Amino acid sequence: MAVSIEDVAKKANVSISTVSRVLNRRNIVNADTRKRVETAIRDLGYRPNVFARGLMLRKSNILGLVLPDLHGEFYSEVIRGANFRAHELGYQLMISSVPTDDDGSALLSAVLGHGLVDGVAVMVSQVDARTRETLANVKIPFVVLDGNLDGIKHDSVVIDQRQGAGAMVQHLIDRCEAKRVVFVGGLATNIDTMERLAAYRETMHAANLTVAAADVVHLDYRYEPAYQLGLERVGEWAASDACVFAANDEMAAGIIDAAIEQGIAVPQQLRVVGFDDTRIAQMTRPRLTTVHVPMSSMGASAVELLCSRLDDEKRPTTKLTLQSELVVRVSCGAVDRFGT
Amino acid sequence: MAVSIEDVAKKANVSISTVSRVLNRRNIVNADTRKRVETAIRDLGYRPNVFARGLMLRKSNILGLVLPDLHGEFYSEVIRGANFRAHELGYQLMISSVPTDDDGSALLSAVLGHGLVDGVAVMVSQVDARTRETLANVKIPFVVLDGNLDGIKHDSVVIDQRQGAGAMVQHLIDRCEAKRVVFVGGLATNIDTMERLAAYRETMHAANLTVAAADVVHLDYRYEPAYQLGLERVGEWAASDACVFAANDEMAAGIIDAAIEQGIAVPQQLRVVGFDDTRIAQMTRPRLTTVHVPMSSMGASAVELLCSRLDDEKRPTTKLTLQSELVVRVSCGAVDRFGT
DNA sequence: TTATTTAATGAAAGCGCTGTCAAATTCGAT
DNA sequence: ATCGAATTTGACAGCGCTTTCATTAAATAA
Repeated sequence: MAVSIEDVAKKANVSISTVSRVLNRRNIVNADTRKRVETAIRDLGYRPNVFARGLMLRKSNILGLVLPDLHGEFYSEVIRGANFRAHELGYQLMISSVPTDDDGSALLSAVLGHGLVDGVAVMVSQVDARTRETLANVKIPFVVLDGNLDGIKHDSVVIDQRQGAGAMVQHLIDRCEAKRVVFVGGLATNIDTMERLAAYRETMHAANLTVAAADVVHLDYRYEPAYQLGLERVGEWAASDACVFAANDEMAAGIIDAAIEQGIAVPQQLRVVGFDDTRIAQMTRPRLTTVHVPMSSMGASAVELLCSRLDDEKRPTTKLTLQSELVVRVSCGAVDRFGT
Repeated sequence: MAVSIEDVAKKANVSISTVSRVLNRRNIVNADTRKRVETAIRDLGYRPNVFARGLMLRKSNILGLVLPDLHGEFYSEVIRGANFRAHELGYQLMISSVPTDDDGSALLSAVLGHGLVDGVAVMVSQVDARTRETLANVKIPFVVLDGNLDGIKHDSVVIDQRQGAGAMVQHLIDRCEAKRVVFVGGLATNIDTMERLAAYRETMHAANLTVAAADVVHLDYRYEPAYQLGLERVGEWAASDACVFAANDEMAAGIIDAAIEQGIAVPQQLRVVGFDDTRIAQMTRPRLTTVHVPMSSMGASAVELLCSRLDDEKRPTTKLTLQSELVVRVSCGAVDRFGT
């Protein structure tokens, strides 16, 4: 059996109350006694039992992080950021993923984490009625990553993708002299894709450029389908001197590879850009012009928001917007005055 | 305040003992009463308090997973496998990473998870004395991923990398008619690199091929350094008709890109192969010949071992070996009778 | 000196649950 | 009817901790 507070008390010749006090609010106990207790704690290698403590305090110091998936560079980076900040703030992180075809029950049990998390950060790839309903009944503090649930009290951290996507399209138009931009998105129902597509349309429209129906295509964010699409369309795109704006780096990489496969030079004959700025973006040749999404900051900010909410339940809900940022590398073929 | 077992008892007109019984061993209570209790539970939306429960049962149903890093495709996949299986088995997963320069304290606190995990799976990239010592004092069940601590009681799951690496080199020699194979590894202290290097040397030796000192180089598993190395050496390698055996896919990708950059065709003029079979391997052109490491199985098996240990503390320790497997794709330029 | 604060400590009441033990009830079998 | 054995239930003692309240000792004021 592990050593308990009673053992410490006995060894230090004090009552358990005193031990508890040095554990929690050390200042209210006499310096000598405190020292004695601390020595006993160290000698015995005592660690308070989390359960007993949680039972009294109603607090576990555990935060939940629920993601649509645990796959790939993007989520991996979000986890990293969240985990790091959580530890800094004295919390542990519990991670779950919910299948996209979830009926809400998986989400619920993930969010509740068997009722032991103090709060939870949730990222949902598409907000449907069921998700809303499920989340509406969650009683612990939660923050929504990259999304918003009107009418439900929660903090959120979102990425300003429109601005980043807009900047990208503008860049393509201004610096790359694009007349035609092809948009390759993820699923049409995906929030991120919707945002990026909207910004794309707006910016094109503002520049008096038309968007042909065939110039918007929806895939699923994966490399292979993008590569296949590229094999079919890359010739035509290059012929019309189009730019390709892929909604993530992985698809951009697929398209670049398809182009190279067909003997089309990137960026000389075809300009391709991505989104997210995952490590993939540095693993393409030419290196990818993309929009940097602060993934690990997202995770970290979510944790921070959660913690500050735990400190002050009453604080007004905040919506933290993180900027995305255009990263110009080589694949867009931008005219560069400094000649990189 | 949340609804407690007492509320349920009151509502169902029974004692809390009875409620507890239907919660735990439902069969020993009368069918009618049970139904009444179950209804009350549902109506009240009752969820047992984990802390109170944990306090009695000394069990949290939480497993720890400690990794050297949370970055990239590899770990991401391990986490995925572990998480999935954990949920299947009714456990939650708590993930931590420990910095490589850790003095042991981070490892310890990660492993202990504030004393609330029932068991923990630990992956350490290099086993030094401090790590050993730290782990030796861990009293909860733990399984070591991809490593072994002699003299300390623990289960482990390891990848048979030697076999995979050996098969790869053999393949290079037999099917690709390699006379010279260059090995590009991670840090020399890294266990995986050491294993793979050893297998490489052995196989080369067995085939009466010499390994020049310059033909073993240590990088750090990252793309960019491999790309830089490639830029310098690729010409020479191609000239001597060498094969490049990179210790992970990412470095292989870097070398391939460097080769292409220099106008050297892969695999026609230079053969390059990788290791791990992460998604990166499918994102190179030509697609990467590599050794498949069952990353998610690793995570899943670790969780399984842990759970079975929790069920039976006395069971003899087991060492589970997972096979790695040669995956022949295009980048090795193997003669393929079926002409893919 | 005596009355009154103040500081430091201990005793004990739970927190919500499980599990032991005894009491109450039912059921056959005498 | 009568008794022993199941069967079903409730009372209650903890699990290890925090916290309230009371107690004691020391310090200050009168």
